[in-house]
Formats: sequence, structure tokens, C-alpha cells
Amino acid sequence: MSVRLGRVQLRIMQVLWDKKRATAREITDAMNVDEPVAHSTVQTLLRNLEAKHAVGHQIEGRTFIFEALVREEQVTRSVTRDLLDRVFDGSVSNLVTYLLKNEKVSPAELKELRRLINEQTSKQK
Amino acid sequence: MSVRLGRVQLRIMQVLWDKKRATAREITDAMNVDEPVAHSTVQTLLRNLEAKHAVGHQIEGRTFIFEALVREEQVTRSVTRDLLDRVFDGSVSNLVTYLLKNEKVSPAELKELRRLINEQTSKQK
DNA sequence: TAGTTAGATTTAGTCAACTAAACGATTGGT
DNA sequence: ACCAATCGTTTAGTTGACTAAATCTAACTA
Repeated sequence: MSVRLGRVQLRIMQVLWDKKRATAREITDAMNVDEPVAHSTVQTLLRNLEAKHAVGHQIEGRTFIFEALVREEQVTRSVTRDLLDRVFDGSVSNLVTYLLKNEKVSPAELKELRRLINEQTSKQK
Repeated sequence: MSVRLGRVQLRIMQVLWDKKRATAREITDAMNVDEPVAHSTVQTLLRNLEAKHAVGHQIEGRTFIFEALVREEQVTRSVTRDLLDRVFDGSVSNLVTYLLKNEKVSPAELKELRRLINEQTSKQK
């Protein structure tokens, strides 16, 4: 199950992961805080997402209450793997090396990363 | 210039980055080592890539010699930024943290990363 | 109750990526 | 001189993401 999502589809999922349950209207409103999108567009995409079992709904009165059916970690994983495989030859350290060399990381973040690496190292033995 | 590439388009670019210059046939052959693709498909995509100035060609006899017009680092950057922004809230350390916690990294790689982090730290004064 | 509002559904169109067959032209070999 | 191979070009069709108006329907509101 690869869970392939488009740009706007992902934004919808992110709202659902955040709110747990939401109506189409609530999703549209949440999305419009960042970047405008027509309500009907959101509804169409919700249907598409349901068609691929990424989203489900219950009915309450005459309104659909949507919820995510795929977990965020699942999507994070597949989309990250995708980048890893396509661009960094499947190598995590290639990617991390790239990030450290080319993207800004604050001293505090570097400290945190060092901590994580140490943690990882001790775990491995 | 965002340099947006599809899956197969990226594979074509990777061949060109590797070989510097290549005919359509050479590209197709190189790609078929990994995963089959029709020669005509490659030719169509080469045209599309030329249309968006990602690729250029010179003519030699009656054959086109293609070459990349965008640099690999440019594409790596934009596609990585994309993941970073869309999924990790723009935070490099969020992404690295995710990678360290969820993807396998060998002891040797960890060591290398520690070295990189130290290097980065000293660079920052 | 008449009219507006707020749901969902239907319909429709664009665009990019991908796929690849069919075609026309040139050329290299026999 | 012919024929097969090999170019590039033309044409065409599918799919998925995205866009959103139009429409139908139920309900609430004055």
C-alpha cells in the first residue's frame, strides 16, 4: 500500500490528522487559512481520497464527518522513502549529509542531532 | 526556476548527469538496465524536457546528442526542499530526526554523520 | 410557508506525465 | 539498387491531480 497523494490531497490529510474528525466545511476553512481553495474542490478531493481508502466518513444528521484512514507515519514513511530512493540512491546518510552540507541547521539543532546519534549508537549494541 | 520533474523524467536526467552527453538510444539503453521503457517514450520525454529547458541537444550527423541544462544539485535541492516544506514543516532537524529514528543507519554511517556534525559545529564558530 | 442557506452530487474541463504505435526519411550494407 | 535498420516526428490515448460551476435536496429562518 503505497498511499500516493497529491499536493492538495496531502494538505487535506494534514487537517484530518490534526483534527481527528472534521466536516468538509471545516477542512476547507482550515485550508483557507494558509492558501485559498474552493469548497467544491475540497469535496471532490475528499471523494477521491475515499475512493482510495485514505479517508472515511460517518454521517451525522445530513453532514459527513470525515476521518483519516491512513496514519500520518505511513505517508511520511512512503514519501520520504520515495525521495530517498529516487534521489539519494536509497541511502539515509547520503540524504543527511546533503542536508547538513546544504541546508541551514542551527547550533541548538546540531546539538540535538548529536544527542540523537549517540542514542542511536548505544542502542545498536 | 523550480525544475519540476516526473519520475521517468528524473531517470532520464540522471543518465545525462552521469554520461554528460548521450543519444536518445544510449539513454534508453541505460534506463532499460533498471526498468524497461520504450524508446519512443524516452524520445517524447526528451522533447518535453527540452521544451522546459532542462535538456538541450547538438546535432551530429543525423543524430541528436543530448545534454543536461539543469544541474543535479539544483534538482536535488528543489525536490528535497519540497519534501521538507510539505511534510516536515520546513525543518531540517525534523527530517533528520525522523530518519535517525525510523530508518536503518549503519554504525559506520553514524560515525560519519557525527564527524559531519562536528565539522558543521566548528564552522559555526 | 416562502426563501435563503448549507449540505452533497453531478458534470466538466485543464494540465502534466506517461505510454507507445505509426510514419517518413536517411543511410549503411549486400 | 534495394532493403533493413535507425533516426526524429507525428499522433494519440490514458491516467491522476486539480479546479470549480451547476444542480439537487434538506433544513432552518423570518
